[in-house]
Order: sequence, then structure tokens, then C-alpha cells
Amino acid sequence: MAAGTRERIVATTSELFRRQGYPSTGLKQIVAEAGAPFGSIYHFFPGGKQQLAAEVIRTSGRAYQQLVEAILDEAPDAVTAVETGFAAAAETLAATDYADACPIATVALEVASTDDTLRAATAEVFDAWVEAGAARFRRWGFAPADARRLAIVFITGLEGAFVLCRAARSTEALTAAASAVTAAIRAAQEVSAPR
Amino acid sequence: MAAGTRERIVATTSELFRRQGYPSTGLKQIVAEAGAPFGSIYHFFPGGKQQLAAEVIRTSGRAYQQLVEAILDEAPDAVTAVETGFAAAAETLAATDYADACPIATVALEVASTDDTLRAATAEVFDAWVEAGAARFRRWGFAPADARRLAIVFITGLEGAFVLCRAARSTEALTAAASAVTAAIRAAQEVSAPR
DNA sequence: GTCTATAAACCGATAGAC
DNA sequence: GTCTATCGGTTTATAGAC
Repeated sequence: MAAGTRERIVATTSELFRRQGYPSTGLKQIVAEAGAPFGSIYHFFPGGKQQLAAEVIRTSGRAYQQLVEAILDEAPDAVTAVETGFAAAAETLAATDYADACPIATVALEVASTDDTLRAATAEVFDAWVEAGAARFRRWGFAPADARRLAIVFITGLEGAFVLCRAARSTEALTAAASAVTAAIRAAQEVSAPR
Repeated sequence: MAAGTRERIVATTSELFRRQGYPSTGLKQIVAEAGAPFGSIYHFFPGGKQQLAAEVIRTSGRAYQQLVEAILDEAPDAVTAVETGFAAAAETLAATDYADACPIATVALEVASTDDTLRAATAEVFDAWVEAGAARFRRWGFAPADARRLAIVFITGLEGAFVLCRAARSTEALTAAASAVTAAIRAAQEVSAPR
């Protein structure tokens, strides 16, 4: 079938970006691993590498958000949700030889000061994550301002731990970061319902 | 003077790595901005780009560590130290158009799964940061295990916030992350001295 | 040690046959 | 819509004059 060449290119690029980042992922490498002809890239993405990257950022950002949302929505409370999420991240990281962490963090840092179009794309993804997380924290009973702050704490905790974990090839930082996120949650709970 | 060509190359490379990362920083760009002849790179770094990068990672890692240590050593207690550190990071970030965050985070993510020599160099730097931070937390009265965990929480909090802050061009994530780090510190204090 | 010239490979992008 | 050939420019790296 004419099936899925475009989707295969996007999926392959997403994986390569997560492991090697944006500048060091060549279009030749993408089509080679996707099993697609070189011309297909410019057929589906006339804007070239930048347009492909923008779509990859949004697509993989959405996919990762849905993955985390599924975990959060199964948890009975905020602390359990965070602990489950961090544990799942640690498992995935170790199981993939410390490659599968955040799908867009590397690219986000690379383009932050060099490509404003792609920077804005990563900002939109992070913003959607924050809003999705904040909605869950509101549902768990936190005031809007606290809910947003805790969502940011959750995401930054994951992102920061990913940096150290991938460098050290150890999940220790994820465990430590999780303890800080749950401490922040408990502190916010005590303010609204001190014992 | 024959002065400082090598040091100028290292310093220039460090700044370029922080803004654009490792693969997209060309050797030509480095010598151009450092005002050095191209041959000097291979004269001082026979191992080429990788050897230069390894030295840059270690050098800028050490410099950033000393910067943070100076802030921590002036603070009267752990919570004040963390709050001052995060506030300083936010100021620097905003003042440099969201460019000057962690000097090695971008490179660390880029090489984590692609260059084990450089990955090990970033891991050594993070490890030195953790040990330096843990020593301060021990001095503030925390038990060794808590001290190490809180040092990791501090560093991952900064790193994670940097990712979101640079993408969003806002310091909000640093404020949120700081609140989680101080919450973790207070929680550890309460365990050893409950009220 | 400084500096230039250049090699060999690779990059993103394009043209055009099929 | 698939696929190849190729352009012009860049990359890292090397050779060699001074």
C-alpha cells in the first residue's frame, strides 16, 4: 500500500531526535532507517528539515502526554500518581539502555537559542503538558495556582532527573526527584488542610 | 603574546556548546570566534573535536560548580541557600536572553546515547556537583543519605527548570522548582526533628 | 607554534526521470 | 508518489609551508 510512508518518517525521526537530537540527525539517516526514498521527505515536508522537526516535536509531544495522562488518570491520589509515573519512567529508561527519556528535551535545549520557530514548538508542547497536569491536580482538590505549580514541579522533576540519569546510566536521580515532587504535594496539602 | 590561544579556544567552545550544543558547533566557528588559526585546534587537541569537547565539559563543569558553591557557602541555612541559588539562576537566565543556563546539559543529552567517552565526562561532572552539594547539606546537619538525595534534588530541580524556562522564555519553572526543593528540605528536617 | 590549503566525506536541498 | 543523481556548501581532519 501507499501506506504510511509519511507516518514512518515522522516516527523514525522522533526516535532519532530523542537519542541524538536535531542537528546530528541527518535526512539521509532518517530515510535509510524509515525505508523511504530520499525525495519523500521533501514531498511530504516542502519546508525541509525544519518543517519535519516541527511536526515531530508536536506529534511526539502529544504522544508522550497521552502516555503520562493514562498513568495519572489511573491513580487514586496525587502522590500515588507521581510515584507511579516516576517509577514507570525509571523502568523504561533502564529497559532501553537509558535512551528513552523525554522525546523532546534534547531538541528543546538545542533549538532554544538557535531556532525560534522550533523553540516555540517545544514551548507549546511543554505548555500543553503543564495544562494537562494542572487539570489533574485540580481534580485532586488543589487550588488552580497550586495545581499549575505542582504540574510544573512534576515535569521539571522528570526532565532534570532524565539529564542526570542518562549521563550516569543510573535511575538514582529519578528516585530522588520523585521524593521532592511528593514533598511539594504534601506541603501544598498541609496548607489547605493542616493537621 | 603567545598568550592564551588554548584557553581562548576552550572558553569560546564552552559558550558555543551552552547555546548550540555539541554537533552543531563547528570547529571553523570556534576558531573564528576565538580569533585563532584553524591549525591551533589540532595542535592543542590532537584528538580533534572529541578531545576538545571532553576538556570543555570538565572545565566548564568545574567553573559552574565553583560558582554555585560560592552562593551556597554564603547562606546561613539550606533553604536560604536553595532560594538564593534559584533566584540567581533566574536572574542570569533572563539577563542573557535565556541562553546562560547549565553549561553542559545540552551536550550531556546529545552525547548520552551516542558518545560514551563524552557521556562519561558529563557523568563525572554531575557526580562532582552532587558530592559538592551533599557536603554542604551534611554541614547543614543532614544525614549522609539525605544530604546526597537533597543535592540531587537541587541539581535536577535546576536542570529540569532550565529546559522549560529556555523553551518558554520565562522564569516561572525556576520558581516552581525552587518550591519543591525547599519542600523536600523541610520534609527531611521534620523527620529528624518533628514538632 | 602559527597559519593556509586542501582532502575526503557529509550535509540539506533540488531537479527530473519514471 | 517513488526514486536517483547531483549541486553547492559545510564538516572534520590532514599536510605542509613558514
